[in-house]
Amino acid sequence: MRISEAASTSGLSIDTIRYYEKLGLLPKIGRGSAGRRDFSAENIEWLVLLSSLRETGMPMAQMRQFARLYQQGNETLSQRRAALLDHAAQLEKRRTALDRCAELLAYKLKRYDELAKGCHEDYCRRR
Amino acid sequence: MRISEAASTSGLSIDTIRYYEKLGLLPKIGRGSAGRRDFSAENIEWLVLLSSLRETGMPMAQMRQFARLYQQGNETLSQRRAALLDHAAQLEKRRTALDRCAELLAYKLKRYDELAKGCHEDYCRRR
DNA sequence: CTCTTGACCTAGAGCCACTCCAGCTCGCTA
DNA sequence: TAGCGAGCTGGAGTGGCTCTAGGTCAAGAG
Repeated sequence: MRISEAASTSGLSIDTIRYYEKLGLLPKIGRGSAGRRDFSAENIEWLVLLSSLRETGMPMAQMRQFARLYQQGNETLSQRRAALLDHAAQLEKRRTALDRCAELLAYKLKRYDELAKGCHEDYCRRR
Repeated sequence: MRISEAASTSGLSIDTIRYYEKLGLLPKIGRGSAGRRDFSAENIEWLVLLSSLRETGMPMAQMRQFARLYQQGNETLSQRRAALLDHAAQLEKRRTALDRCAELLAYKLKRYDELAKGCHEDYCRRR
């Protein structure tokens, strides 16, 4: 798979994929004709995972740690499992923050509506 | 209210509050003895709102726009209302991303467990 | 009444995670 | 065989903080 396909499938940008490769977050990527990257199905799956970890706020340092474990093979399954469980817990926290914000927005919107109504009444009263 | 209290109440760091002030995201903040910032209840409420907008991913440019509207007073209520509604829609998208990631994690965890079990069986079979 | 402590101040440098750019090489098709 | 588009590299630029250096000031301890 070409890098452009890898990007559109994973949701990462082409630049970000190259950046991640430079940082060592990706395993060795094969090269095809003219030195172009050629992503395997496993590569893509890994990009998808990285992408959604990053999108949901996993810090880079943790991603690097996780990538190191991945590159060490099946020995590290239980540690990777633990890392994913840990991140799942973070997701819960983020969801809570989202909910709190949604609540705050709902409150503000209600208040705006009341204010607007108030202004309208003032306006009517003035006439 | 002192800046440290403003920070702990809003969830922003002291540095971030000063940074936001420099950018013009805050209205004029009063100064007390020795030139120290003194935040009013309204200031705090505004910080709390900014904080949760930022925490849930509103980009800086939009925050600046929103702050400008806020500083123009009640004329701009309906525009601010629209901005908040818009952000509420963004929250929904983020929630979806979170959910998809949680799903992916659940799938990966299951697969890890199966792999681990497989290894265990291999191990038993080998003995 | 001086000394120390600690919260706050400003200006500016540093950092992280991208993102963009210049200038290049290929492989294709007209 | 000339032009186009996708990809390559190294390096500069950006957004949003975060940290540091080098100060001021107020209040409590001695």
